[in-house]
Amino acid sequence: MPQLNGGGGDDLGANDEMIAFKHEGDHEEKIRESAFTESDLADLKSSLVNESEISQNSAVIRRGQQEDQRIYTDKREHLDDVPKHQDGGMYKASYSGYPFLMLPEPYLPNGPVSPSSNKVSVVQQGMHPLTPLLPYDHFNPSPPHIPTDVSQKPGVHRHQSQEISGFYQLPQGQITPSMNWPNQPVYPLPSCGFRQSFSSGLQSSSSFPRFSHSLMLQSGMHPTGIPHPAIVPPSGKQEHDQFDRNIYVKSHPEAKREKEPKKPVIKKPLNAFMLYMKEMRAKVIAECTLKESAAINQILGRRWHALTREEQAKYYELARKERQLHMQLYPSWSARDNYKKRQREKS
DNA sequence: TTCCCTTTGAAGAGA
DNA sequence: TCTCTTCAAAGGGAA
Repeated sequence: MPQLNGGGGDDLGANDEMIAFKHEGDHEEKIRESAFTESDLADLKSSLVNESEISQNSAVIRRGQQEDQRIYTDKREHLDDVPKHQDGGMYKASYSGYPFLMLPEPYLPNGPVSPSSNKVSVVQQGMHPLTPLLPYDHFNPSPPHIPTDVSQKPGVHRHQSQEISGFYQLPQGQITPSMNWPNQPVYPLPSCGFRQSFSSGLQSSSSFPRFSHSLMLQSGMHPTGIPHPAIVPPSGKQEHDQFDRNIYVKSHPEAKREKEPKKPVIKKPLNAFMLYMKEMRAKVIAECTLKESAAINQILGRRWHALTREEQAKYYELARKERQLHMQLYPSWSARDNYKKRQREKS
């Protein structure tokens, strides 16, 4: 697995991920070989159902669990039939739905997309997973093919980081051969399954209201003026919409004065599972008609463990690159910063 | 309005 | 070094 070979001079968490990934893989193997027998799975489902019944709408959960169980069987059969190298089929579908790919209309190089149009389709054409962070450079007025160092931090030359530049400076529809974006068809599985086509869930943008451009814009602006998903207003997501409006609607000085006192918070880069959740959440919602995040996350957690090593490795690699870019953009940032903020807010 | 729930993983704090 | 805690996303639900 190339991204986990520890080579290439990339020492940003690669070892840890390797360990973690092996652990996940071992866990998965255990799941596959013993723990995930149908009876155990049924127990798991049952326990989850019970838990769900205690705390939330049980009817919906049960339906999801039953669906999951049914589809788990389908998936196992499917995995037996499909060669490993075709796992990318899922990936193609998965990342096409990555929320950060929903570029706001004014910033779409291919022209505006009407609200009723499928914004996902704009990025489904050979888009690489890490283009979620495309907005970093997408707001750069320079033509995409001209490397421009948008980072104002001394010593940080993002376009010189081959990996990063390859991912974050790609214009839409452009992909390097090294990325080897899989192009296999997605697996057709029924709803609430472990894997299935994204198309059904993402064809209607109205199904994902929070994935509209406001979601991408919630990230705020990097000090360089580059929007970044990790930057949010200090008061949290409750103000995201207002924050967006301040940036993109209010252009008069009064609006500027309103937001000036608010210092954006640089949030933690997403880990592999968070990236997976962010991508798959909408699909689970669409399939299972679930709305409660706690229940959705339970399903996603189980699906995460049901992923193959290769599938998980892609998310680990994405997360690693997220951290890498985050570190380059905010070299002085530490997760501790947000700890302190919370503590100060509480005190 | 704010916090909780629920998941996994990364990172920091403390023993 | 190990264990524990916090925070990332998400949005319904409870207080």
